[in-house]
Amino acid sequence: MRLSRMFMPTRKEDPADAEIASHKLLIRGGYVRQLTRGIYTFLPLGWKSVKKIQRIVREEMDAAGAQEILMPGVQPSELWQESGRWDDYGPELLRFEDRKGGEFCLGPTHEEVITDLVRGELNSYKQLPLNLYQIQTKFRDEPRARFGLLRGREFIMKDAYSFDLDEEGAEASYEQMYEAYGRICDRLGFDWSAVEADTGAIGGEKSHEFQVVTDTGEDKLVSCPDCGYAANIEKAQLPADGFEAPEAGDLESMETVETPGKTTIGEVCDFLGVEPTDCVKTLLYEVDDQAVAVLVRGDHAANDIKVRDFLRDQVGMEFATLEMADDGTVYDLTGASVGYAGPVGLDVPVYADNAVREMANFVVGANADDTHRRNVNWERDFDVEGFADLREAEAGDPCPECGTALETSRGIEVGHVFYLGTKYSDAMGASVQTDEGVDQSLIMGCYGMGITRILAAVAEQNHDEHGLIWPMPIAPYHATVLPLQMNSDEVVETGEEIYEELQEAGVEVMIDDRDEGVGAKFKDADLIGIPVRVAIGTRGLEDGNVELKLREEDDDELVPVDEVADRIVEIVEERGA
RNA sequence: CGGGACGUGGCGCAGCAUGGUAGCGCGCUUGCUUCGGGAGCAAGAGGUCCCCGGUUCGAAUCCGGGCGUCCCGACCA
Repeated sequence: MRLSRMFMPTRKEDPADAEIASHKLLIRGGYVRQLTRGIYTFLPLGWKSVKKIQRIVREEMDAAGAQEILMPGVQPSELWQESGRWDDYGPELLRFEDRKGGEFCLGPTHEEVITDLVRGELNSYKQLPLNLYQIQTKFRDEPRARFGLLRGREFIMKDAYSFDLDEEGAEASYEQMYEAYGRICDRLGFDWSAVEADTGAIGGEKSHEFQVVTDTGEDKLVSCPDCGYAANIEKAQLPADGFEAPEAGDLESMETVETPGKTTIGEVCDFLGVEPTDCVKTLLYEVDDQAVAVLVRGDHAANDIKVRDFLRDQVGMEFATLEMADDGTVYDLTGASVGYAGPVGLDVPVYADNAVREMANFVVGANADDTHRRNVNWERDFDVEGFADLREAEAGDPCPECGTALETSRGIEVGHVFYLGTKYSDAMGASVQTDEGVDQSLIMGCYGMGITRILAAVAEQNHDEHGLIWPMPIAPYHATVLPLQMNSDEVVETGEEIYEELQEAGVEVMIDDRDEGVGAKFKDADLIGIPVRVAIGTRGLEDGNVELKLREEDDDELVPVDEVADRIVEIVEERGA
């Protein structure tokens, strides 16, 4: 490709809207442009890389026995009514009507469509197992799109769906996808980790996320350096046993203290001269139209997902939404502003994290403005309906598998595999006959991978202060040829020769034949991050040399003109283009 | 949805407090020069100052109401 003809609008300055490196560089490098919030156009360079990501994903999916199809982006509400998600999915599902008043949505995921498809076409166990996938544009009306391609509203996703007759088969399908995802992450050059995860709106029985490890990731992860346990912090369990209730004799008498304007744990601790570990936070949740209180130690954070699961599975509550109570509700419940809630005398069910079980003589809010209580003790001063693991894991907590201190990191979720079970097949009546002639619901798995998010994740993990540094397999071009002085016939001709030679050798190559200064050419080459660069200048040509440089390395190398193409072919092959 | 910021040529910004008919850098066009890390000189083109309404002789600037984008949080995969 000739840069003189290429649509590659690079920018010298960072865009005002971008915050993180991948977003800034993909815009500056002319890879993408934003159309509106969370919706992007892919320019030639960006689209080339996206297609390369797709190719890798296709190869691994095909190799794992999955078959590619393409489902519609627009889906009728009837299917979503059947699965129950028309009501459950919430405002993230973009709904609209057609001219006849029929209700539709833009597909955020395709469980309903695929289940509808297979229930009509699969009749016999002999047709199983089956795994179908597609690479498709999804739309989720995210409440907060951000970070460029990392959290868009419209994005390209690969989603696969497996159908099996029994659990062993479904486990095997899950395992195959899990392995394939690992291979994809390896080929993309990621530093990655597969972690246990919550299943969220997709539902199902178990799931793993494939996380690209980077400080700018949105997800918090915990991992065990010893046994390899790794989980999203939303999911990370903590040991449930070993919490000793305090001795009755150690309890001191409760007192009320003035704490004017002290609404946070930090402020209360400074004011009263106590530690956060001596305090208990009282968190009020609205569960549909009921309220519950959750207690956690002052230095701990509640894990809303654990709270949700606990209330559903252990307490047996049924509800659609669980959220933190707003300021007004807190006032109605406690008679005080936010910051002074406490369990003593509170007229809502109180649940507590396990860590609270072994606390004694702690500090809580007094349900009155500017007031706290000290030397409060559970059971004596208020009732706890139940203790459970309700808090977020943090660094240093014991690994649930082996007890070693956990470490924390951050990640970008690029893939998620779910063992769905029969959630959708039961709801939508997708079954086959077994060899005994009885109907059996299909056991499903679904497997998502964010293609366009991967582009951003690779950029996030591979850049420096000058620009992007693509791994060879997804670089839009393998090599770029820079004739440095366009007024030198020898430079231009040598550049053209090398360019042609590389093209003939099958290298995807660009030539910067623009009438630009040498500085502009180098800067753009660094910015767009092409792995191999060959610079042709009058200086090197005096000795018959050109300069070969890898984007990921600091130094260049003088190479004789007639050897450089072979060298580049070699480099490109080595790096798995 | 709660909190905050911003909206001015293609891009990045100044101007707004104290109203007087829009400016800078980059980019773009033309010419000449230049040619090893975003070249120099000269001459140009390009703007509904987000939108609607109000105040005023006069609004980018003041007031009211919208819309949009970004950030933090909530939410979500």
